[in-house]
Amino acid sequence: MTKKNNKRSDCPISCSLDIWGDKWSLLIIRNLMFKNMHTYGEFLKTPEKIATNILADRLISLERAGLISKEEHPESRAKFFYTLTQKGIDLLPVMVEITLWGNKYFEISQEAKAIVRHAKHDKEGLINSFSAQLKKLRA
Amino acid sequence: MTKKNNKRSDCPISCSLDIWGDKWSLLIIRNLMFKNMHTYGEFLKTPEKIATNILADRLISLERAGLISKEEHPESRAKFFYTLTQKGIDLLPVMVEITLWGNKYFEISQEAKAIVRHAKHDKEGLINSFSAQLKKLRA
DNA sequence: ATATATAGCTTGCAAAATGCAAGTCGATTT
DNA sequence: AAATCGACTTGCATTTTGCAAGCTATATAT
Repeated sequence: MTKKNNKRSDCPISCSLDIWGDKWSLLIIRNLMFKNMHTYGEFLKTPEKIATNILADRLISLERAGLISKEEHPESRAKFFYTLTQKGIDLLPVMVEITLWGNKYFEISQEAKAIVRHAKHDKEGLINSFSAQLKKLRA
Repeated sequence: MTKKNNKRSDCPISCSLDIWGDKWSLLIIRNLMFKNMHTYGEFLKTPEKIATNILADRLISLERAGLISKEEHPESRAKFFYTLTQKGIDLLPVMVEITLWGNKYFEISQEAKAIVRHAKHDKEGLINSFSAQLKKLRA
């Protein structure tokens, strides 16, 4: 299992990276935040192809860090339903800025460009609207 | 050496993480951005205690990715002077939002709290002022 | 009721990244 | 000329990642 949280310093950036500073954690957050994905199987099908053991590991670590929550699935007892906690939802501004930076320096998908357009036109509105949507999903 | 950039997908967040999605890259950016550090030796003295080989590796990878630039040191030929490129400076909004999120969920240093206060009061002003400062340093 | 499939993991093992200590090598400083 | 400084490089142990296969509890099809 990925190392427990020994904070490296009292810098907010360092503390943040201690939790989600790896190649996968923010992609899981992205799936929950922008792609309306909520299950292990959906996370697996993502084009980045996360390995099953890494996904299981990150889900536990994100839950322990309080960014996501694992609930019963409303439609089946065979699966679970993951959602963002408020702490996770609060990463919206970070995720939007990363998206804008990525848009500036990479060729990105049409789907992502839609979010970029919205963000450029009305960043606060975008954040408020996603924030409201995500809160509705919480148990 | 850390693996070359094979983009995992055309998602802006995934592409961004392919470049700086690890525990150290953004701390180097932070040192250049907010702490007025510009040399290998200064980066090493940071409280997070990066290992020498990892630091050397990340400096090369950040330079290859076009986020930082390695120049002659104005005062000595024994050392080098690292600065942020425009692409690196453009991470300012991301870094500020991470700082704000970190401030909300961790106990952080007084130094960081000063930036938080500035950001809460006038985010755009903060970004413009740091951006201008950092551009001045460029060769 | 029995077989097949789906969903969410777990395990074993190889490969890669990280971390630590020591060593190198070209400036500077003494 | 000797010692020091700054920026790495190297060797090696530990940790993390990635891949493939397997396992278990629903759920669906026959």
